[in-house]
Parts: sequence; C-alpha cells; structure tokens
Amino acid sequence: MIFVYNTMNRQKEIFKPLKKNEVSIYCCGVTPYNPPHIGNARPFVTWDVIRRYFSKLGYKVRYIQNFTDVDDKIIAAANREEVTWKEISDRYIKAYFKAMDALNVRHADLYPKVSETMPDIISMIETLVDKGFAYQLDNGDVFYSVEKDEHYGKLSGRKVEDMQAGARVEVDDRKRHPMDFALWKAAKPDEPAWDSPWGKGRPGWHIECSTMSLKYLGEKFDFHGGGADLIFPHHENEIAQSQAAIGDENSFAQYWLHNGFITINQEKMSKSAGNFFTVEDILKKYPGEVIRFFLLQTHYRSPLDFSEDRIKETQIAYNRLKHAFDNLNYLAKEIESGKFVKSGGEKSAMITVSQAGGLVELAERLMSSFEDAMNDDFNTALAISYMFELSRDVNAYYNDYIGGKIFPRGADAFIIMRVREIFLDMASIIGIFENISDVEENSANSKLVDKLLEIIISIRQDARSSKNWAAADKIRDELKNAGIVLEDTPQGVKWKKA
RNA sequence: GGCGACAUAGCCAAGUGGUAAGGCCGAGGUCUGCAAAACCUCUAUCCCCAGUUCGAUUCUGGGUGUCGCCUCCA
Repeated sequence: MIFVYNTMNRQKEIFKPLKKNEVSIYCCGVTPYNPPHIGNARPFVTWDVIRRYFSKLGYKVRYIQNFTDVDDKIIAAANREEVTWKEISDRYIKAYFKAMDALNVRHADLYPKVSETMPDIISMIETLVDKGFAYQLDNGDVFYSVEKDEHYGKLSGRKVEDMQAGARVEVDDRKRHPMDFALWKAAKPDEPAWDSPWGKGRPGWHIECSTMSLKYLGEKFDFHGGGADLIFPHHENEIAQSQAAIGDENSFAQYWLHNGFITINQEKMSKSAGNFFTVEDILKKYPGEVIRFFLLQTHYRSPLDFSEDRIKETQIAYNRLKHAFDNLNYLAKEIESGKFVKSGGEKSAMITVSQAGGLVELAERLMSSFEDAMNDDFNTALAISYMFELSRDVNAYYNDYIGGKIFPRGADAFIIMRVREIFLDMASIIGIFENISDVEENSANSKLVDKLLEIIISIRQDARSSKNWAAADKIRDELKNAGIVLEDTPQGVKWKKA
C-alpha cells in the first residue's frame, strides 16, 4: 500500500489508482527562457524516482510534462536579444534536456508545448466563456471569473476575501474581481499572436497546463505535481478552469504532490531573486549523479539548503555507496571468472556459509524496509539510509574476502550475486550508478588502459619489493593527480578512477 | 493583514505515544612499508511553557524563532 501526501487535503492518503496497475502523472514543466537551476531540477528528479518506483512495482506509467513555450518572459528575452521567441524557447529546451540527462532523469512520454496545443487551448477557453465562467473585455482579453466558482481556493486553502489582492502588484481595474486571471491575452504590437474568436493573442498562464493534461491524460488522472510555489495561483487556477469546463468538481488530478524549495542560506532560490546555481555550473565540479543524490537525501517535501559544503559532503557519502557498488562488481567478476570459490577452505566452510548467508538475509530485509520507506510518501531519505546499511556489510564482506579471511564455496556465489541484484535494484530506483562505465566494459580503449596500468603497477611493485618507497609513492601520487587511485591489498594492487 | 510549513547531536537529516535511522565532521582501533579506502567502537533525551496520558520528542493549547504563499517563480 502506498501513502501519498495530498496537498488538497493536507494529509497522507492511501493511493488508489484510477485504473488498476496504471498511473497517470502530469508534472508542470519549465518555461524555457533561461538555463535551469538546481531548484528547477528538484521536481523532475523527484518525479523521476516516483516513476521509476511505480514501474518497478509493475505499474504502467504515463508521464506528461509540458513546456510553456509561449510566455511573457520568453518574449522579453527574445526582444532583448533581438531574436525570435522560438529561438529562445528552443535554446532553453535544449539546455533543459542537457541538464536533466546529466541527472539521469528519464524522458517523459510526451512533452507537449503551448505553441502546438493552441486549438485545444482556444476551445477550452470557449467552453469556459460559453458556460459563463469567463468574460471578454473590449480589447480581446478574456478573464476567468472567480466569483462564478464557489470552490475557488480549495487547493491552497484560502478564501478570495482573505487574499490581499493588489498588495504587491497593481490590480487591473478592468477585471470584475481582483483575483480574476487571464485565459487569453490580446496581442500587443510585435508580439507573437495566434488567431482566436477574441482576436489575435496568446494564452494566459495556467490554461495551457489544464488543456495539455486533460488532452493527454483524460478528464481524470492520478497525479499532478510541481514546486510548492505553484500551489497558488497556478494549480489553484488549473483546478478552477478544468473543473468548471468539465462540470465535475471531482475531475482533473486526484492527488496533488508538491516539492519543497531549494534554498540558499535558508532563503528560497529563485530566478527573480538572483540567488541561484544553475545545474550546468554545479556540473562543472560535481557529477550529475552526486547532484541527484543530494536532492534525494532529503524528503521531497522538506526544504533543502544548497551550499558548496553540502554538496561536497554528499560527494563523500555517495562515494561510500559507490565503493560498495564497485566491490560487488569486483566480486561478480571474480565469480564469473571462476576465481571466487577457493579450494582447500573446507575447515572454514561453516563460517563462510553463515557470513554470506547473513549478508543476503540482511539484504532481503533492507530491501523490504526500502520499499516500506518508498511506500510512505516516497521517503527517499530513509530508503537511502538502508543502502548505506547494506553497503557497510558488503564492504566488510569484501574486506574479508580480499584479505583472504574467508573461503567462499560454490553456493556463496549465488548468494553474492543475489545481494548484488538487490543493491542494484535499490540503486536503479534512486537512479544512481547508471552513467558509470561498467566493470565488464570491453572497448579497445579501456583494454589499452588496463594494459598500461598493469605495466605501471608492476613497475611500482618492483620498486616496492626493493623497498624503494620514494619511487613507489611517486608513482602512486602521480597517478592520483591523474585521477587514478591505487589501493594496496593483500590480493595485489587495485586501481580505480577517482 | 490572511493562509500555511517547519523547529531533532558540531553540521545535514529520517522517524515514532513507551527513552531516537542514515550521512558528514571528530576521537580511538584493525589493516598497510607509509598511505588511501574499507571495517569496528564512541558522540543527542528531540525550541520553551501548560495540558491529555501510566508514559510525549511524537497528541492538544499557548509562546518564541525561521521560512514560504497571497506578483513572476520548481
């Protein structure tokens, strides 16, 4: 059973899919007018994990994410650079994918764009006008009338009267009510415009997400998500328009999930405040998986403070898990090449069996805990803690193996492979250890590197055996500078990329 | 002014009506020629006050503090 925190009711609820074994998700995408920052990335990484988890559970997942490619800020950017709006949106859609690919975010099933959904948007506005929920002004603007909607405010939990309309921005006095919002904006000179029953213009913010989600997921779908700042007004308005148009207050999204903000010095990171770090910038110093891991080590609804120290710390923690991953791969390689099972170890057989057996028992138990954590509103922070626990014992087993303290038997090979499978299962839900070249990599290049390192290491071993520590350490230091770490173990020297 | 969230070790962060996961840092240890890595051991009574309860960090009320939304914003 999966529990999810539904913003609509401000509590955790049992998730019941509309269709058995299927999940439909709409996550508000970006307005492509500048490069994505790490705060923008959070919802997409969060939903990526949710999708992976549902898939793992056997659900058929349909995930839609839009691009709001017709927008004031895009037009402003285009004017500033004296290029077309299309050039701006294309550029930053590309930037979006580049950043998300680096974070191992799988692509949505569909990325609808406003510019390609115009007829549907217009027809939805027409429906709202026809039903009396919207009104047109002389200049061609069309507004949604909140006074016609008795349910308005149900998501954000506020009443129209309570809101300080115009507190921070001037109220457009042509509106019937200060909270009314634009469905269609009449075109000003030199603005991109589309034909409509109200003259040339473009859609207001909010209507595009209503139209696209309904178009691709139907009148009812399971999840709608995005950042907490979208609760009001964006999602509130989406609900209002959609349910008014459909005429059913139970239509539209059934569960509303909102992620907390990324902060800088405890203050919300935002493009307008200028206190943001782009994904691209962070990627210059840290791998995408580390950034992803950073995002997932905190529950998605909690605020998350970003800083260089924090991400550095995450890198170290990530390395620990990575080490276990490497060790499991090493053991798998030993097993595949037949070197794993040691003969002549019969007298330690009893100990051996219980050691590997205990490890798989732990792994199975942790996997079950991992799932419990995920079932509880996708608690990745807790789930990850179980990966650390498993890693600890995996590393201990590896140490014993490499130290020649245990003599595995045939049955242990299966057990270790099973432990590895469980670890990889966890990693694949969290979405890490994917962009890492596999140990069994067979390219000509990597074979050459293997060969070269073999030579270098053997030279160093010669130095070591003649107690020429200066030379041995120099080789180790130089390799380290080049990003290759040597480890002297009782089983010989191992190397890996830093 | 309205609405809402949060407050857990030096730092970050889960969580539960019956004395608290995990990570980072720190100390000691095992291993090593030295190292690195790994592993082992150690480090909290959960903002304050009152109430409910046999028992509260976890529930209720009040207070203090921080943050967010009510403009564009993930």
